Amino acid sequence: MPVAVKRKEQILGIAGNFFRERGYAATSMRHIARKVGVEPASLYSHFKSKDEILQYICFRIADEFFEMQEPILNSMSNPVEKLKRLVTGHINVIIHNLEAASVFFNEWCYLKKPELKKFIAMRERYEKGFHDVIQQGITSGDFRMTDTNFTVRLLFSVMNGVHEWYKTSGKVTPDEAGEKMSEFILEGLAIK
Amino acid sequence: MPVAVKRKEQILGIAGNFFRERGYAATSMRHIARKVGVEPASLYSHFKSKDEILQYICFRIADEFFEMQEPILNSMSNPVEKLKRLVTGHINVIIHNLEAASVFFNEWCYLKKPELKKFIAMRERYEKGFHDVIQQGITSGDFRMTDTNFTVRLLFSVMNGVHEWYKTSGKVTPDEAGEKMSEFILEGLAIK
DNA sequence: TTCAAAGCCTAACGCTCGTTTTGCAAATCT
DNA sequence: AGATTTGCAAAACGAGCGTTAGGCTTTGAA
Repeated sequence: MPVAVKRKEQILGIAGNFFRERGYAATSMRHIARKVGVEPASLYSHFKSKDEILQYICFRIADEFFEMQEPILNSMSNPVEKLKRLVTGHINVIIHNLEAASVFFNEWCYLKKPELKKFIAMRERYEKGFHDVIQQGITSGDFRMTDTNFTVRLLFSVMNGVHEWYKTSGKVTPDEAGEKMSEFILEGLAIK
Repeated sequence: MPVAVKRKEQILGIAGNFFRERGYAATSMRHIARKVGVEPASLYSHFKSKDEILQYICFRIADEFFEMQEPILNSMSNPVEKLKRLVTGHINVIIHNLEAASVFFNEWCYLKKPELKKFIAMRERYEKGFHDVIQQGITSGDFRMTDTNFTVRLLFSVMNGVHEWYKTSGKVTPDEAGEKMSEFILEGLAIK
């Protein structure tokens, strides 16, 4: 049993790598198998299909996002503080799962029917958490901007972009990146 | 001749659509041909390969980005004004070529060796334009932030995200979007 | 020690892929 | 009007795809 778990993790790791680098559609089971050091058919001892591998990667990191978000939403912080913590938390999840995050953001669309619907619903629920905080901040007069949806879009664009350019080898730690990103989002670029 | 040009454009349009919706790797020449209303082999009267279709889409919109950027960089505006115009210009190009932009941002990596290198070099040159303006703004004391590279990354994340959520059916015009995005980038979210 | 399960392999299935060859008909040019 | 290029189709190529069936070997529990 522990052997199987290890192998399963190994497959997920290698598949995630490929999915990020070449994309889901351009990655074949034979590619994955060769890198794992196993025959293609053997992968089916661990996963029912190529699609199931994608499911594991996508939904596992989704769980991490929710586990990070929940306590913050339920806390008593003000909108500014909440947003700061959400931003830092969000990009921390991304940075600590760079490959899975890339797959989560770019390859989710290859999920098949039932799981695809589930995925989209989940993502909307997660985004609603941010939406509500932004809304609170606007209502309370802490935040500029009037169009909440527009603002949420911008917010996610800034945050989610991180998986494309963050290098683990770089000198910016995840928390520093979160700090600076929060500053950018809240204070902007210009000095008044 | 004019017949061929029309067909060529039609193919580019349909291919762009597919590449955006399903991705380059998951789109086959047969898919494209069927939608065009032609046999797969006939596509090769207009393009040497599937890869060449991708090249057309990617490099054509690249030209638009440069044509927009050049006069702004050569102008005598201050950094703040330059950045505003660059942001508005950039997202205008995206919004007016939503499909091509999606391919440009997400499918460029499927370009093959010589064009891939050319593409990357081009993109770096384009990004350097933004980099220089940010640098000027920091030097002149107009901009906050100390890490120019980091700032450029955030900037592009905000701007490039637009192709994923902008709906042409929406009520926000391209120029309004540019305006509001510039405000977000420069002033941030929080009211001091 | 027995025995079922887990993990893997060989072989193959039906299918789709990008692309080429060849030829024909219509449009274009001289 | 004749010559030539253009646009398209029919047919096929070799290759790679996801996946399955069946059997062998090792492993871990009783």
